[in-house]
Amino acid sequence: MLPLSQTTGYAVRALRCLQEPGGLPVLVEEVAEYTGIPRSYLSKLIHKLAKKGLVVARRGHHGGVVLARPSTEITLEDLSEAIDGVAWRKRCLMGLLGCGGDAPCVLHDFWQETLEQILARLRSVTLADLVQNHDDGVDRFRANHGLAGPLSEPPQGAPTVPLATASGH
Amino acid sequence: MLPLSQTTGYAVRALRCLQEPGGLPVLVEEVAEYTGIPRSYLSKLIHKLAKKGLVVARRGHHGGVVLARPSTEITLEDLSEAIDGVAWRKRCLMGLLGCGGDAPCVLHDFWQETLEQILARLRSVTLADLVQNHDDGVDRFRANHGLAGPLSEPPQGAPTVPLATASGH
DNA sequence: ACCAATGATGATCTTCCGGTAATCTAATGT
DNA sequence: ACATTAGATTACCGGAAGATCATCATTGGT
Repeated sequence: MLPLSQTTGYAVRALRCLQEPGGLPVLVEEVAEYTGIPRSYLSKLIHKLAKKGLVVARRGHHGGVVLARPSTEITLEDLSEAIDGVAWRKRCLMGLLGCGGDAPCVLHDFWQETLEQILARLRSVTLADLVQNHDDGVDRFRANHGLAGPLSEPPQGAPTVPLATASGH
Repeated sequence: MLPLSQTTGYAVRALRCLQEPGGLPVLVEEVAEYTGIPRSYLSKLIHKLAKKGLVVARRGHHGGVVLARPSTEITLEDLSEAIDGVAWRKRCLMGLLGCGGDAPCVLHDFWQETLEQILARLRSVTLADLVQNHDDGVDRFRANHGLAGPLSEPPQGAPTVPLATASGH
């Protein structure tokens, strides 16, 4: 019933807790605690985002998760597409059978335009834009982790073991 | 993922097969055949719409279904509301926890506006507007049943047993 | 009265999404 | 090597939406 699934919402909340590429990795565990997203579910979600190249996850000692791209280069559309795919954008609003190029329904054009507006907006909003404007505990989290209000440069007390920004697969 | 559920789409397709109030009742069975909506599922759907006062259904000999209001007075929003309710309109696009009056998310205003546009559109489109503009078999159906292109007056070969336009419960 | 026509209803099934728990596996420090 | 610390993976649970089937209940015709 909404253009973004609950899980995409989770992705937004979760990624807001991460550091810029090259920054210190944050534990899935911590993110789960601060966002209220169930740990195991979050783990899968993170993994999915990692496969799509949006974050880098690393296991073992000093493992954790870091953004794979600067927060200014991760849009809401990226997240939506990574999680919910793209198929839903192509269906007739009312599910009319013959609705298509040759015989569009009365709402066809309206819906195309509306969708375009929505997608344009999702494209124009980046993770960096989402860093403020809410109070769900993440700000506190960011403070505790030395992250400035708006996502900033990686902190000076730099990573002992910086994670690669992109891994082969 | 879309503002209208599949079932609401069904409702649109189904109601396009019905006659104006006072017209001849059409069988659920027939509607199911012509629209491809599963018979039993459609039956329940019709029942739901009947409870909401959008159609009148009658069982037994010469039973069937008829619109309870003129097609010009049944909007898409009526159908959407009857079937999917209204709760989904109130949620934050991204499911952010604190998103509300005091601390709206970056997309809050955009989403409010977009939703308003969508709802306005659903309100402005009536069943009568939906009668043409597609080719899903319903036009053939309407022809077979003496229904003009756009929904028109009830045919002259009038109902032997017209259904009441509104029933107590 | 009875029967046939016709919508209503309840039980059940499938699929998808969100969620949980247990276990596996990779990375690291010692 | 080995223990510890992480994320990854697998199996399963539960609810909602969509769908099916069998059966019930009402109505009109005879």
